[in-house]
Amino acid sequence: MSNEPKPYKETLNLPVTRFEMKANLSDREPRMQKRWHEEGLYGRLRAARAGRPRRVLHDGPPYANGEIHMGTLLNKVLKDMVVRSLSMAGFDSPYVPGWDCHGLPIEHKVLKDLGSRAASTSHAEIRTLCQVEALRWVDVQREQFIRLGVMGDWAHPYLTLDPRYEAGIMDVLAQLVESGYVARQLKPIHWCMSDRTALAEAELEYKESTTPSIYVNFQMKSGVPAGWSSAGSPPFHVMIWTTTPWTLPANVAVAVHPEIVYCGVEYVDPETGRTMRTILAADLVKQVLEKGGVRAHVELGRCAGRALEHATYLHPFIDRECPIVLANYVSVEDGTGLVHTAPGHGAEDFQTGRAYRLPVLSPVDEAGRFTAEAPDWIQGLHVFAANKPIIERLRESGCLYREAPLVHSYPHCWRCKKPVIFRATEQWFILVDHANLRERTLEAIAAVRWLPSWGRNRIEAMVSGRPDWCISRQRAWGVPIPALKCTGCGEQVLTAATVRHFRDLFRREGADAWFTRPTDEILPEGLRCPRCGAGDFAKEGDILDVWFESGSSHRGVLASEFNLGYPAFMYLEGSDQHRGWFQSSILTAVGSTGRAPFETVLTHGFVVDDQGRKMSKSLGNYIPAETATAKYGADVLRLYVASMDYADDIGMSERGIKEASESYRKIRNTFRYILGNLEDYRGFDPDLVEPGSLHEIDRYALGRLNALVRGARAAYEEFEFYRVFQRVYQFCAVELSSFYLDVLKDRLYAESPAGPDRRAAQFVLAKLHEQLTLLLAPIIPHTAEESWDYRPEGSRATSVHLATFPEPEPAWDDPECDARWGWILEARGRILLELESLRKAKQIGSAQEASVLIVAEDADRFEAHRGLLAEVCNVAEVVVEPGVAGSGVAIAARRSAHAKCERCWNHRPEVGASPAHPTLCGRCQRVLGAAGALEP
RNA sequence: GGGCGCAUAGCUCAGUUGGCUAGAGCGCACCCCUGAUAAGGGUGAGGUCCGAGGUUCGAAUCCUCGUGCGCCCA
Repeated sequence: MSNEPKPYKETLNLPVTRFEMKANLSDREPRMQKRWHEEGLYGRLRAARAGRPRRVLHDGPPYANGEIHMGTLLNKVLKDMVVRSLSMAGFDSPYVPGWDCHGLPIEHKVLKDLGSRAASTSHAEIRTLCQVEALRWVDVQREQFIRLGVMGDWAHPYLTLDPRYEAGIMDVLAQLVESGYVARQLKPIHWCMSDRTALAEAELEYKESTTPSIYVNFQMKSGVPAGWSSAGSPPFHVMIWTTTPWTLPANVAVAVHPEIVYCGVEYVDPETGRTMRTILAADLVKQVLEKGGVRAHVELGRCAGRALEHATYLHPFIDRECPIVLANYVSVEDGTGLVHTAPGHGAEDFQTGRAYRLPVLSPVDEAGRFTAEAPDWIQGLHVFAANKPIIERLRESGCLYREAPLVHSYPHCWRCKKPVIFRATEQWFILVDHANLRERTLEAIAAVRWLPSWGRNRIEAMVSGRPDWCISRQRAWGVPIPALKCTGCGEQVLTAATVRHFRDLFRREGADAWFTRPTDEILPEGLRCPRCGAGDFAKEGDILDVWFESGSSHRGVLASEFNLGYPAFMYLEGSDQHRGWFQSSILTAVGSTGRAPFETVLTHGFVVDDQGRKMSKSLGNYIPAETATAKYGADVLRLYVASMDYADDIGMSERGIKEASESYRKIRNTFRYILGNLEDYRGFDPDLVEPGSLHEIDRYALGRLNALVRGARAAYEEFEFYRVFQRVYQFCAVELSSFYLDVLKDRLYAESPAGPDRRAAQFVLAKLHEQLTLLLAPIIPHTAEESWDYRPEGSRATSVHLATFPEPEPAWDDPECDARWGWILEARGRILLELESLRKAKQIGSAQEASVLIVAEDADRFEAHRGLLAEVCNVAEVVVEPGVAGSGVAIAARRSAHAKCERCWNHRPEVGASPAHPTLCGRCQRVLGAAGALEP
């Protein structure tokens, strides 16, 4: 035997694994995704879950326009975590992603690209360009979603431009028509008189423009508040203000605010010299009278606007008695506090008109000229040219109080740059109150589970208050409303039968057929006008509101083509969709099937920055999703998303992502360490580990794992991923890294490689590895799969994503053990404090150099577990002495007097006792002796 | 302006039906280890529970009114 120091390090079982510390996700994840694709993982999961209870999350289609952003990422990742966790809970949970492909933004983009050629391009050509544009973005977004690790049937998504989907829309429309929900009504829309076309809000450009601004007195007919006037006094008026005198022929009401205080005043008109009595908002009396040059006035009374409801006045130049109505949008910002109301020429006016069942007048043709419905003295005049004669007429009749030009923001056509008007046109509506659709929808809402629960209040309020749904749009890029106009009598023909006829046509040829095929080729055979009996028709040009399209997905996707089942288990979108998709879906579903298309609706908040402000490029707090994914990796972003309670808005920032990266590294390192100690456990039969060989701390760890599994599964059931994250992460950091794994080092490194003590530890490590990997698989699927590849048991061919969540092992529950650990951990905490002060005093470095003395009145308890206490504190030894009664527990620590074992670094009394191996402790001599390593 | 929400350490979250000195992890600071090493361990400092009233013996928690932020309307 030589005197050379023994290379004892070589005899330790130090961790070894190829599971790398460096994640390098930007490289590793795409390779993993490629592998999943090649292995057909999604299809294999479908096969594996075939026959299991089905829970379908139905994808709300994102708009196929532009790159995905953090909001899209949040939404898709949450959906993926839901779907994956359902699958791992044993459900058959297919995921068919979809895209919303029609609509104005794409059409707008195409028209802009066409520039001046747009006007000479046919609808059919525009539609082709739109389709190319939409499909291009579908491809881009699909790649980005796949890059995020979202699992689904990416080869067969649903597209709203798919003929089968279009047929589904028509099917829903046919049923709604059949039940009488669909009707034609007048509605004011933005109209360009130069291009003779309807414009959407997005097609307006607001520019400064000069218009007339007039104050007009309408003479009251009835309803002047009691006591304001007496016999023989001049008649009362109501004074309104408008910048569009040309809309006065369509005036049918004056709106006041129910809460605003109004004032009856008498003044002398400086121009006519007449004594006038009129009503104004009290707050505006001074201002308005000053503008008109009135020096003095007398107040005749005051009342709230509410008191004026149902009073009437006479139209200034048409034989018409009109009511005063209430509206909450009336303000005292400007004007008089009384608002001229023409439902045919304004959006708010239209709403008010609906509430009071006022007629919608719009005596203006496509070119902006007054029609025969207008007074004869303005017929044929362009509306703007009619301002002057109207003002003159008012002046002559003494109704005009004041006139002045006004410069203000006014909408103009984005194409021809000319000012636009509101003009009432016939549109298609879903009548929300027909056949109690509103009430039945509210009943259906009550039967749905809304998460969070306030979602129900939100959508209930919206459905309760919503007006009829205008489903027609005067655009090119969408699914046509297959209405036929009788060329004989002008009747619009849209029946369940004709819609179903076109449904079948669209299914065969796509909705393009409506635009490309001559009318007579696609007409239903033998169609006659139900009104005049003629057989000659023209196709109408309106398309459906895209909300109707996406809102019909329950038919085209759930109930038919994709065989997913109706209704869906869950819809999951941002909380803006209470007004959008959730509502359009439930309205069309209740109208056509009588029930909600979803059982549960889960909503998430919006992505904001770390100060709670909305994320926008202009604020400079915008984080591009694609860049972030490339830089940090999908699993890091997914972990980030999972760490936050999505019910509220979620704040994202570069710093936040970095913190998520730290969390990710901790988890990854925990896996790496565990795997490093399992390398030689691979292929070992865990059944060979006798339960009795498990140490006390092993049983404790298994109990903690059980608790984790229960907690995490419960959190998954509630879709509370942040609770999963909190539990799993803190388990890794606290229970494992800083405690169990740290304590285990001595046994793992220094005991015999295949001895029962080390095997017992490895048994626990393997369980920890397996169950942690499973619990994290829905959140960080790439890393979980990578980890799964290294698991000691089983075949590598099986993906973790085909597996199910672990079940708690009842055998691992041990209340007695838990109770014991309560005081052991408490004592450990106190011992660690003592060690820290020793360390501060430069007495020790590592805990292994310390010896602990416990003086306790109930010394037996500590004496019985002093070995365990030494183990969990990683100290040289724990000595227990009985204390006097009432002294409690006193703990002291000092530097151990024992020598350090050169192999395991523990300080033990027997080190040096063996002349043959003076630097080894007894345990290490035993271990090395058994291995034959101590033979000369 | 209206409806629906949210607000607890720097960050992410706990905190039963009101009841110990408001907790955890991360981060941070300091220390230790160098056999998880671009790792690991320990200790510690951080809070006007958004604000102001109110109810109560007692309020992060219940009520009222505000402030800020978000979504949806107007």
